[in-house]
Amino acid sequence: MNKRTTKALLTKKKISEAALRLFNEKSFSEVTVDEIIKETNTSKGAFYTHFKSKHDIFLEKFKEIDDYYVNELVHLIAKEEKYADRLEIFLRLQMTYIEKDLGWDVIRTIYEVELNIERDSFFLIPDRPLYSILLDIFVNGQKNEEFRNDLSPEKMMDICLRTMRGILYDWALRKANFSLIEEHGDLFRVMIRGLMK
Amino acid sequence: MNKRTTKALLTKKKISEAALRLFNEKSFSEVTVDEIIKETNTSKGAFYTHFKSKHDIFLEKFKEIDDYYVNELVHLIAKEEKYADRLEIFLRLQMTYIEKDLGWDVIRTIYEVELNIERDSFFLIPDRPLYSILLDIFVNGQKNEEFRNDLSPEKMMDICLRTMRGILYDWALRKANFSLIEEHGDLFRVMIRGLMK
DNA sequence: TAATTTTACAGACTGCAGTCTCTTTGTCAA
DNA sequence: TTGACAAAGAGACTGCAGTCTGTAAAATTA
Repeated sequence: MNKRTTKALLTKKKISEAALRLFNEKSFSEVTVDEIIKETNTSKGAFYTHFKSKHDIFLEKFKEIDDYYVNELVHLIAKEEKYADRLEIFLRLQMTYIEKDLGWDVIRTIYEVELNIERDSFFLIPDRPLYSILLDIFVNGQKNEEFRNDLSPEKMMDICLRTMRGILYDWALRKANFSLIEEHGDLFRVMIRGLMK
Repeated sequence: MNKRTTKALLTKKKISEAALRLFNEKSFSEVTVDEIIKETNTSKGAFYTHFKSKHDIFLEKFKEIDDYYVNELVHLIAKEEKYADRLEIFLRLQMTYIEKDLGWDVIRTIYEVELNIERDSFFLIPDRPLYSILLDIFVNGQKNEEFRNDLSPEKMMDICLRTMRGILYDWALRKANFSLIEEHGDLFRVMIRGLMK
C-alpha cells in the first residue's frame, strides 16, 4: 500500500461517508453530486474516478450490508429442524431488517435503479448469498419431503424471489404505508403453502 | 369546441403520435423531448402544456390500452364456472397481452417511473379495472367455497397483485430473457394453491 | 367594435448527472 | 537520479428534462 493508493482510498472513503450521510439526512434523489464534492472539497474528477455513478456509491454500501446481514441470518435459522420453518423465519428476519435498518428510500432507490438499462444490475449477480441460502432450503426441504418435488429447487427459488420482489416493490411504491413486518406473513404463508407437499 | 381548442388538440395528438412511434422505434429512454418537438415542428412550450412530463405521454396511452384490454378480458373469463379457473385464465391472458402486445420496454419504463417520487402513480389509482376484476373473483370465489375464507378478498387481491408485480418486475429486470407466457404458470399456480380451501 | 383577458406556443434558461481534457504528483525502471 | 509513465484529481463542458418569460392570436366582455 503506497502513498498514492492510501491517499486515494482516503478520498474515496471521505466521499462515500459524506454521501451516505447526506442520503440519510435528505433522500437519495435530493442529494446532488455537486453537493457531495463541495462538502468534501473534492471534484467531479475525484468522484467519478472512484464511483461509476451517483447510484454506485449507494449500491456499494448496500452490497456490503446485504452480504454481512444475510450471512448472519444463516446462523439464526440453522437450529430449526424443518426447512419450511427456516424459510419462514428467514423471510421474517429479512423483512424486519429491511423495514427497520434499510428503510423505504433505500429499497425504492435500489428497485428503481435496478431497472435502469445502462447500469449493471446487482440483483442479477448470481452469487448473492441470498440465493445460495434459499437454494439450500429448497434442496434440503425437498429431500426432507417437506416441499413438493414436481418443481426443481431452482424453480422454487425463482418463485420465492419473485414473491419477495413483489412485496418489496409494492412497499416501495406505497412509500411504506404498510408495515412489512406485519403484512409479509400473509403473502409468504400463501406461497409456502403452495410449495408444500 | 372552438377554433383554439381544436388546434390545441391537434397539436397534442401530433406530439403524442410522433412520440409513441419514436418510443417504439428506439426505446423510451433513447428518445429525447427535443427530438420529439423537432420531428413535430413544435416547441418545449407546446410539449409541456399538453404533457406533464416525458413519461406522462407514455402513461396516458398506457392507461387507455390497459382499460380497454382489461375490460375485454372480463367477457373472456365470464363463461368459466369456477372462479379459480377464471383467475388462472385471466392471469394467463394478462401475461400474454403483456408479452405480445406491450413488450418489455413498456413494462420496464412503467415499473421504473412508478417508483419516481415526484410523479403521481398509476398503479395506486384505486379504480383501475384490474382491481375490480380481481376483487370480484375473490369475493365470489369465497362465496363459492373455492377459496379459503380466513383471508379477506381485499387481502387476497393484495397477495395476487404483489405476486403479479413480482414476476413482471423480474421480467423487466431480466430484459425479458424468459417467456412470461411459459413461466407465469408455475408461480401463479403456487399462489392459487395457497389461496384455495 | 374596441378593450381586456386567456391560452397555446416559442424558445431562452436552469439544474443536474455524467464526460472529457489537462495538470500534478507519486512510482518505477534503467 | 532522472526520465517515462500512470493514475488521482480539478474543473470546464455536454446532453437532457423540465421551467420560466414573453408573445400573438383567439375568446370574452363592455
